Amino acid sequence: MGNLRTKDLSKIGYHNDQLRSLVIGIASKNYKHHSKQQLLDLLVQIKNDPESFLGDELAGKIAEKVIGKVAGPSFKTYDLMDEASPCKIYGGKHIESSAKKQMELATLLPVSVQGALMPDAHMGFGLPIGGVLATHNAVIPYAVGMDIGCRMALTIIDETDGFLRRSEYQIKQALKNWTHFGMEGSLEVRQEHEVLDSPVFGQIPFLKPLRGKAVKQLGTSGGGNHFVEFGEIELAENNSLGLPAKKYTALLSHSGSRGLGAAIAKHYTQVAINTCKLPRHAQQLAWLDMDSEAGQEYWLTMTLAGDYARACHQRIHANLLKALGLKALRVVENHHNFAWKDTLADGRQVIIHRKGATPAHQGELGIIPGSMTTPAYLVMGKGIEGALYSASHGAGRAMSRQKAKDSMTVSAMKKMLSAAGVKLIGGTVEENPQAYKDIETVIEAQHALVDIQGKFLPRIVRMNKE
DNA sequence: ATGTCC
Repeated sequence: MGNLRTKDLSKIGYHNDQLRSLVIGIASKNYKHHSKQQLLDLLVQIKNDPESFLGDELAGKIAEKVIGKVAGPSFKTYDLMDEASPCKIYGGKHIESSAKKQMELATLLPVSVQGALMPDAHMGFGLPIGGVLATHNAVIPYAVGMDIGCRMALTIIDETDGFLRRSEYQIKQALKNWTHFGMEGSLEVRQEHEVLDSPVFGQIPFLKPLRGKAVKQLGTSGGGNHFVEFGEIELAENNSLGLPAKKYTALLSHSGSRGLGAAIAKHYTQVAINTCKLPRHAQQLAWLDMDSEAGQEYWLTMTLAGDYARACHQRIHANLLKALGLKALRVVENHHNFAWKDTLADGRQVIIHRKGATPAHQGELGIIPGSMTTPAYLVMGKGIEGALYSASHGAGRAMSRQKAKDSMTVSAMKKMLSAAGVKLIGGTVEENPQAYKDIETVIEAQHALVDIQGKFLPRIVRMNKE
């Protein structure tokens, strides 16, 4: 027998994890002399007419499971709508047309209620980065993104900006000792957080083997554009934090749900693509019905990934503050890759997906970072429904990673950092400031969506190396 | 973004 993978089984409509484990178990022990194709043919026959296999010793076991757990058709087929649901675009002048096309396609889904495109938008899988989509009773894994719960956290510290100059060496040491980037490895000190005790790890079978990695990766950061940085923040007059308008030292982090969230995203993206059949060019926008078992499971595990991402930031901030003997005055944090249940002004209940977009309900605080040498903004939402209560999640990439590599040298980047007075630990030319759109332009394009409450300037930045 | 193919 050729090696039978869960992927092969998904293709022929075997989506249930328990069912797939059963099939692989039986196949490896009892169908050794079948070719992979013979076996798949048999499995298709069982799927199509399980009743006729109930008398069979081995196939009967699979047939029973098919009848019990996954009765009915294994997928549904849908067409796009003739007319798109409404979609406002902010800062459209600076958005590539491919991202706009992706957004348009999303608003043609039969489950689509309304869309919005943020000024930092660029092309992604399924929904563009910077895309916001409200749906009716459906959740689209690719409209949340691969890094579920990717988020920002800002701690405003009880120190003036003078602390950054006085304690540069200690801050660098603390960043080296208490942050960890990249796929491999972990912090040296084992981290603890209540999220690791979540019953969801026990409820969803495929999460069980992921918990060990989640324990190891707690309090770490990812790669790419993720960072942990100290800088100064100048708060505006009458800011909603209730703090005096002056400069403070602040800690800002950008990170997500690591391997745990990636595995969850991957799993349910596959389930959605296998069970919700759309015209080919829209297939990546496959959804899970919120009333289905898979939809409920995605919601549960997406929430766990979001909580885990939050826990990572909490550990990062707690570790660094403790190492440096600092006290937090305020914390502002927000997911920017996630889905929420929300209500539109006319009372319609919707699922709002934000894939690289900051929640910006009336009075809601959020953080919009620029790049390693440019400001991040502390913003307060104005609750604009046309934007689905959202704002951008950053400046947005102006260049692909490859283009950024080709157009910038290490020494030119060092000069840029030095001119900006920013110290960088790790990092790559792929994340050089010129690879990003101008944050001031992007902020200006969404002045109708958010008010500026503070301006943060990075000073000592740590990012992933290579 | 990511145990970049269970």
